[in-house]
Amino acid sequence: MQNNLVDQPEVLGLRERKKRARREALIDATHRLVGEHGLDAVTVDAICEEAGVSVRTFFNYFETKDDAALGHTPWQLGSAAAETFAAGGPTGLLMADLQALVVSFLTDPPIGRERLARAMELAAKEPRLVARHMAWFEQHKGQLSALVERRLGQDGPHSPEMVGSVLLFLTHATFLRWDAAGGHGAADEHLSAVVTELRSILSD
Amino acid sequence: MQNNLVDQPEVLGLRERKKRARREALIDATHRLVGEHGLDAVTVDAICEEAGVSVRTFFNYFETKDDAALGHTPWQLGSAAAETFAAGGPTGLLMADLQALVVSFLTDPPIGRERLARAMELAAKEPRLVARHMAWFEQHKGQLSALVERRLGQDGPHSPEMVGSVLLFLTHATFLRWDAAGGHGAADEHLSAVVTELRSILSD
DNA sequence: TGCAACTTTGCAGTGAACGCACTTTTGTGT
DNA sequence: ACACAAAAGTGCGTTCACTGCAAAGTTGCA
Repeated sequence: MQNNLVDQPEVLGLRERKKRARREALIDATHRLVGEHGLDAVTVDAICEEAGVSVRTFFNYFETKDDAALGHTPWQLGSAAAETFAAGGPTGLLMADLQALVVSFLTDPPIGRERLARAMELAAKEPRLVARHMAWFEQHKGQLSALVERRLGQDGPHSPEMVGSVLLFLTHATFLRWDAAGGHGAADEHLSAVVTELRSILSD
Repeated sequence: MQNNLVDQPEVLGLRERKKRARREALIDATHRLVGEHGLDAVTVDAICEEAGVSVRTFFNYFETKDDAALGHTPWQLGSAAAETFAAGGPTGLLMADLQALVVSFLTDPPIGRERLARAMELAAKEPRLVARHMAWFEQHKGQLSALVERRLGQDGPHSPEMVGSVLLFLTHATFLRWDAAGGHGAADEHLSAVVTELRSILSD
């Protein structure tokens, strides 16, 4: 149940390895400096100096400074879990399968748990980052809707956009709950709690 | 059921009227130019020239250029509907009262329906605006959580953050549905449809 | 080894956004 | 009608995020 891109070779070429190393170096440099001085007091120049890279290169990797702090990586929906979902699995029940998908997102994030945790730590202190993160979510809603549409068809009982939004909502809410618990506990337990509470609110 | 600030006098002073006129002039100028040339091709300078105002003044009104396009206005939760909600009304049933609150938000938006519609029209073509709009929502989640907490207390069965998130979700989803329908139909009907579909998805 | 594809980098430029000090406008009390 | 305080508008200078372009360096492959 891994969340990687499709067709990923077992061993990466030098080029690809260097790219990843640089991206991580930039993220780590950003985390170090921002953690110490705050987001606004750190310039892109400073980050690049810390990471030993030119400014121009920085912007080859990240669209914005904030993206580096969040570790936002160009993302394509393409995990095995997504394919399973589109094909109608794993259980065949929509809600259960949505939950499986959410768990797969959270269990295997694109930048690793530690970096993710550090990014969220910063985001808690820098509201702008939360906003940017929501924006990033929003940009990928189209992909989620498309995925849902592959599963349900256009003639399904639910609108793909709505289901996509729910998917996003559950992911975000679960993540917040997990983070509020200090990063402890399994993703699927937090998700279950979220779903239960959501149902309860809606039926009050 | 109006969505105004508390303590708003019946007749506004010259100062306040001018301020509103300027803000609206800036929004309208932004809409005109952006509608014609696109968001990135329009500079703040150009907007200010169109509106007959200095650039520095522009930034006294809006934090960013994008905010002007969206008509984002400094916002304080303070409508009569919000007070009613906090006090446990109007029906006493949580979900019904949440819906009443959403309807009050959508029925009486801070910048008027036409401008709101134009802003959304632009946002449909400029993804960045959608992102910024989400960010704006996010910034006000704290206020919503606080409102919910006033109603439920900390010892209630639901976490205020969760209920606040639901409130936001419903508002946003209803708005999208309303917009997709070309701005036709009553807010509460769209909201009901959204709630119904949400319940249906969750119980699948 | 050499060529093609990809990456990095420097440079110069654009334009958003802010701090500050100064002028103009508005509200108010006399 | 006038003066004075508070608020709003404005010009200037600065910082810095971000971009396009073309040159130089790296890597993959035959």
